[in-house]
Amino acid sequence: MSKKRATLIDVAKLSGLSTGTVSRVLNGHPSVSDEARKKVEDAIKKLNYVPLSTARSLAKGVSNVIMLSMIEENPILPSTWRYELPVIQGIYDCLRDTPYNLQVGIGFVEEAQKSKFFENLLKDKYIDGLLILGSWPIDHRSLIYLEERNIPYVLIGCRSSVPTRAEVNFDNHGAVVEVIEYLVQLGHTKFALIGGLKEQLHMVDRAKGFRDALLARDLKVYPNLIKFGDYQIDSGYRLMLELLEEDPRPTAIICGNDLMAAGAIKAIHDKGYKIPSDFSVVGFDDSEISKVVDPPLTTIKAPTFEMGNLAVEKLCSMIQQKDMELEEIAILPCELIIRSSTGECNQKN
Amino acid sequence: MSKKRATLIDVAKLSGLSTGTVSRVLNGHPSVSDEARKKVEDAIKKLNYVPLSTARSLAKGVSNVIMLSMIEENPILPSTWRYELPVIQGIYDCLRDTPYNLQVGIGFVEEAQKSKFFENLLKDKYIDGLLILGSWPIDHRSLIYLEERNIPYVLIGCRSSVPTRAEVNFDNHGAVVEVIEYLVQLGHTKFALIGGLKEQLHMVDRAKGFRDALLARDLKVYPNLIKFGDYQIDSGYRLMLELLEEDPRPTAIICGNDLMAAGAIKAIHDKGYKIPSDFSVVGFDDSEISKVVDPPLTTIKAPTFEMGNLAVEKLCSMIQQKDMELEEIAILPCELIIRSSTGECNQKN
DNA sequence: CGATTACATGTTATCGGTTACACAATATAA
DNA sequence: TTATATTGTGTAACCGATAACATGTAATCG
Repeated sequence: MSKKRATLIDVAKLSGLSTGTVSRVLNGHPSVSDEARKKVEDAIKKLNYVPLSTARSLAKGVSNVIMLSMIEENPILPSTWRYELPVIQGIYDCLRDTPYNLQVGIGFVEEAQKSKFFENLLKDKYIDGLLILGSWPIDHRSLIYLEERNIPYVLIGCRSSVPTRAEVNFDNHGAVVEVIEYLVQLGHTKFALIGGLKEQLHMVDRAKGFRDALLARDLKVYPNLIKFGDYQIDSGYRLMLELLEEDPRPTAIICGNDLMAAGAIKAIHDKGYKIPSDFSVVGFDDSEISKVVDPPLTTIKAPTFEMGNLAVEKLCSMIQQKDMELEEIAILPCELIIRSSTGECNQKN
Repeated sequence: MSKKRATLIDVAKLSGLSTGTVSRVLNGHPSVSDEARKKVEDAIKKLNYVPLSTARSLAKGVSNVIMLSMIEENPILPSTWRYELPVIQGIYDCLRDTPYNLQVGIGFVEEAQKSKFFENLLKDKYIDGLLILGSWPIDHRSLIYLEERNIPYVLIGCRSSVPTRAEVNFDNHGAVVEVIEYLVQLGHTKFALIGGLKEQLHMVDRAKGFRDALLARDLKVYPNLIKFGDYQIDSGYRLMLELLEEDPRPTAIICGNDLMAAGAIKAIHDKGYKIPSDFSVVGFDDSEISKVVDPPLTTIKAPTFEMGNLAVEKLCSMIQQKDMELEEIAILPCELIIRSSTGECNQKN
């Protein structure tokens, strides 16, 4: 029943021209007469002809496919992929202007930390380049596989134990430094960190930024005020309760994401304190949550869309000039969004 | 510099066998001696050989690609793609067990409502099947293009003006009926709807469910208590303020998503009322927001992951048996998640 | 033991395009 | 005018696999 699809040969026959000419029309080659072009286009329309991309790929020696590999946490947490989505939109936004198709592969964190990750992921796939989107360390032996096969790739939001060709990330470290700077201006001196998953790369960098910023200001880093949870609201709540019992008691709390900040705020309110008069709280992500909590959350917004854009740009130029040597690492700045959960420090020293 | 990739012929030469035998090994054909198989496998390993999928596709006459086309709202709202993400996870979860690769294409709502949508989206693409994920009507002329080309497709969360081959959706209508049932048990009789975008399909169905449920209970439908916004917190806030001025004043408010519910709650609190003693509020999505607001939100959870799974299953069976006639529409039930934003109606009639 | 089968393997046409090359017709230069 | 580019088109080799078919060898049978 399903009538066979028309081939280029059918078009050639119907138009009375050769396959070469038809192909030239298809590829916008200049040396084709208007007359011939017209005939071919008519035949194409008449036959409903669409070129077969696999045949074209084979002949041209390119796949025109870029693969996006996403690293998923397992079990899936509600917070999974909050930050990844706008990155994808940025990727596709940039890809629209290229001949590349986007193929998606999803792997789990545990796999990504083993050596055969990309070998397995790319089985039976023919791609021109690879975007690697995740928040966890990538096994460098997996990357060797890509190097051997000369597959250009760009890491987004993650890195490996060894330096890689190209990375795009947002500035976790700088973002925390900036927010502490801001809070110091408001008179705060005792800072706490309610982190997310401790090993996750973004968190590692932010914890480092936290320490560095305090040290740079000659402020004390209290180890008992640095705690890690799991990005869920409950752990934010629980850790904040713990912090309220610590000595010294912090006046400014920086959280791993908006959800944990929401938990922290809840804990503070439950204990009868006020925000921001008693405590300043900062989130991360600028998610919708930041507008929902009371008071609205001061938070940090990562340039996710731009990251996606930039990653594609880089990858495309790597594909073009295969022998690109330079290791380029782009770290995009975040934006501090000030709302009402932060304010002057009212606690006298 | 980039050493050429090995081909099947290289493998054949190195192993001292013919291309036919190598191909048989690659495809797990039974009639290959263990000895030959071993030789081939060694050669493959030695050469780092990976078959070229485009060549394979061409020879086999299949693409092994399934395309997921997502419909994006423009301009991009913060709420865009909240519901789509777990669907994708469900899709991929199912796709892991198949030979299909997932390719993604993103279009905008306005495009999807024009006739050449899929023609443009599929330009230069060779796919075995198509998943269409969106919340807006699809132009049926676009679908004709798919029928003509005999491309199996499944609609997820959307539909066209004419019936289609296969659809997967969640039960918007039933979910609202269920929640009204529940609220009626609690003594409520005056219901309001704070809807999202009025033309969006999910919203259309829920608005219908709202009316149907009330009529079925012989309750009055007050047109002035049915309002539509844009899924953002501000519109939830504003519409709730309006509702507080209406006559009659509702006691139970059903919102288009959790974010609008959060806005509504804010408005209620700002006017000095209490939840759930004065008003019951229901959200939709079971997003993280529902746990963040105070009080925690009673809300409706759609079976998104399952939808993705089911859609792939359907599509695969359509691809297998090309001539599948049946128009199957699967409507999966939602789950009512009761938290503290709903309670007994305290207003005497 | 010769005939029949079953199995392992080699050979080659084929999938649907692209493109280097050849060649003719026309345009430009000398 | 003849020589030289320029332009448009056809021909066929080629991209890297698959699979139908042919062939040769060993196992099974009456």
